[in-house]
Amino acid sequence: MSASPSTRSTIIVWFRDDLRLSDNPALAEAVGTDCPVLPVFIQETRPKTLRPLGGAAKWWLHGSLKKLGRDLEKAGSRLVLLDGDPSELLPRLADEAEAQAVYWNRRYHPKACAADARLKSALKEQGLDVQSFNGSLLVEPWDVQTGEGSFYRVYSPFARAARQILDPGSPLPAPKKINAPKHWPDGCALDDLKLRPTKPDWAGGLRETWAPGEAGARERLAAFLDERLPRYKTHRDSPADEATSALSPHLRFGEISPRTVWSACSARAEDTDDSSLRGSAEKFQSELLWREFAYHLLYHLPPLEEGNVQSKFDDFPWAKTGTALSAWKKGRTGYPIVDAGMRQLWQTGWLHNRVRMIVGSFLTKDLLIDWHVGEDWFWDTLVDADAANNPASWQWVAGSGADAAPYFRVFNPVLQSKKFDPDGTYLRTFLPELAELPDEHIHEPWKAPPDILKAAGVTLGETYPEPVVDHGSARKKALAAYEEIKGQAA
DNA sequence: TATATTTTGAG
DNA sequence: TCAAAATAT
Repeated sequence: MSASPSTRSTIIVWFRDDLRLSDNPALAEAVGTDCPVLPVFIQETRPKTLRPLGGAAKWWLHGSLKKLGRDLEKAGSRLVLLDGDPSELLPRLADEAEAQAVYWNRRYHPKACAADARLKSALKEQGLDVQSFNGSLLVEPWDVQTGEGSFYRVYSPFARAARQILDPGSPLPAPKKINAPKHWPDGCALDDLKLRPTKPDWAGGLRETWAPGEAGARERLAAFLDERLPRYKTHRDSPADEATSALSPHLRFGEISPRTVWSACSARAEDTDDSSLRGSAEKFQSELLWREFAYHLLYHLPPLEEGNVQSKFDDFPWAKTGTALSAWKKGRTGYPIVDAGMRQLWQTGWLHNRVRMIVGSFLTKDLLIDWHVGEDWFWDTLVDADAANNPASWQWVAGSGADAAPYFRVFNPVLQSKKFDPDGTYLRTFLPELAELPDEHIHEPWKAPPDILKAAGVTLGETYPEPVVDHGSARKKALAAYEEIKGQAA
């Protein structure tokens, strides 16, 4: 039996981390019924359910919601914005709109899952059809299991299993026309969500670097495939070479689906005889699987987010935070590769993955500061800060994670700098005060002869800091600290 | 996606 | 003598 659209009642599509029209399963399913569709985004003020967004992520969300609203308008629809608790707002909205159904794409944060499950049963009791979809992952956390029927704690076997069952299929097309409800409910204005920073100049570097929204995500993907993917495998670790996709914030907000990225990448690989391009595509896809692995861990291991996966790290003798921490945040540690990274983070809201590892190792091992402190800073400053990837990566660096680098893997910031930025191009981009130093001295200016420093206009302790710690002795202290917890069970 | 130190062995 | 390999953390 089919009724005409006008007699069918509305389906609410609740947008969360899926701010796109293309390949959006909840939206596609709703549009496919020919019913009126009511798209809604709710700024959730439930700190017990969701961690409040950091400053950079809020800036991004503002831009992304603006674009999503416009894209919906082009399809004859709108984005209704609400501010508050979804468990109160959605039942009320469903009543007012005389909706028959609520659809959404799933999320995987344990607290958010629980809240969504409670909301689902409440809405069902209200007589609504509630359906959830997979819009954010290639492999949902329960899709892969070890031979013993549990979840994976180690990346490689997880990735192997994921590749075996992975069948991304074709991305769903964006709906051209979305039926509007008879009446649009009141929502708030985007500016009422107060997502933009109060000091506008704070976001200058973000505006120059990024184009939030689905169109920006697609452009970034196209540019990646054409210009960066061919050299991805060989250049991905070099922060000056810009060979990485920089899709992370777009994936974080769901402006593009991992299925779209994965299948576009596969198409390039299948379309070529160039074995290095195929190798690059495979390597890049394995990085997408790290994202999947982080969500797998987040779902199955609640301590991922706030505790230590290896609980012996609860007793680790972390140092008190103080001036060294603020030097790290400001990019004034005296180690150029660390400082360049921390300034890239502050200026652009993003940091190259190699440099994330270097600054993370420096904070947790050279400064002996608890990884949670670094994770909080990243949460506030990264445009791609993500409930799964951010803590999983910090626990990996700190050595407290499920499949972590062993604690004794201490990065040497000078060796890393020389190896991955040999001619100092990356350093000079973010540390103009060192730009005139010759290549052989820019990685460790404290060792440069006085006349060379003078010629380059560098005065240590004034124009650029002396190192806040000596790496050699800091490394020994870190290994000694680790000895204190080493004997304990994981 | 580690590094420092020690050992080995060719020359 | 020194680079490569092995080893410890």
